[in-house]
Amino acid sequence: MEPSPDGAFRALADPTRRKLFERLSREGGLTVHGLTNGSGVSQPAVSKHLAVLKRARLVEDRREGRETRYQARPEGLSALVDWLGIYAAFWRDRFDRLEDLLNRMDQ
Amino acid sequence: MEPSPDGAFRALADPTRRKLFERLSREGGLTVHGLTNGSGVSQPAVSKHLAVLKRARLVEDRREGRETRYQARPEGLSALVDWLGIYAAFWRDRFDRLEDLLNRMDQ
DNA sequence: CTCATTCATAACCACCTGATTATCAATACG
DNA sequence: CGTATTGATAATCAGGTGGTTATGAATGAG
Repeated sequence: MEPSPDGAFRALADPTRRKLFERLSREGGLTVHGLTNGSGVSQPAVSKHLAVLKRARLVEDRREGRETRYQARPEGLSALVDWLGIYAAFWRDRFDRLEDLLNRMDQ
Repeated sequence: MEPSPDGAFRALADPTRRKLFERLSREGGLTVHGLTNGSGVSQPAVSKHLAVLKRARLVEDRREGRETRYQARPEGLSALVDWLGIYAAFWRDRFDRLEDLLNRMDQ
């Protein structure tokens, strides 16, 4: 039984939240303080966004002393991927082109 | 220049809206009246949701006499697909499994 | 012509959301 | 110890969002 994509859609609908997730995906584990820098919003706002992402299982956190380090959980996107798979069979071509690109980047 | 996935994410974050898009994807062109039946909300609500989906270029409409027929534009999902492609390289496996499934269904 | 149907829009409203500042517990540091 | 840093939470607020009913224009049917 696949989970509904609702949580992921909702969590990623907000641009600030999407940016946080993108940063965590690109830069790996970051603290709340680190994420706040350059986020354009206050630290409490970042904490709340992270809580939403965590509920949607798109990030996970672990305490390190007085810091909390967050990292992306790309598996959290799976409900989205499944949903898109059903409603966007057309994107096979697009995926193939991306696959090519990634392969070329690997070299 | 890839368009931002923002419009699509926002449009699809609402479950009623997502349901409308799903019905249009599965059942093809439907009128507002037809979509209202079984939607659980009033006709004006449906009209407004359709306007949002239209702005996000996820559906298109054409007048037919006094009716307006809507149909899904799966290409409107491309920004979403691109975004997922960047942040979910992991889902290659999942995609392959889906691909298999679709192939089997074709037969 | 008259009446019914379709659908978009306006006006309104309750609730949600994203932001802020203030605060506090926990931890690190001197 | 005392002080600074980190991050979650509470309180608050403005604005957005999703719903409703009322309405009217356009079209179709008799």
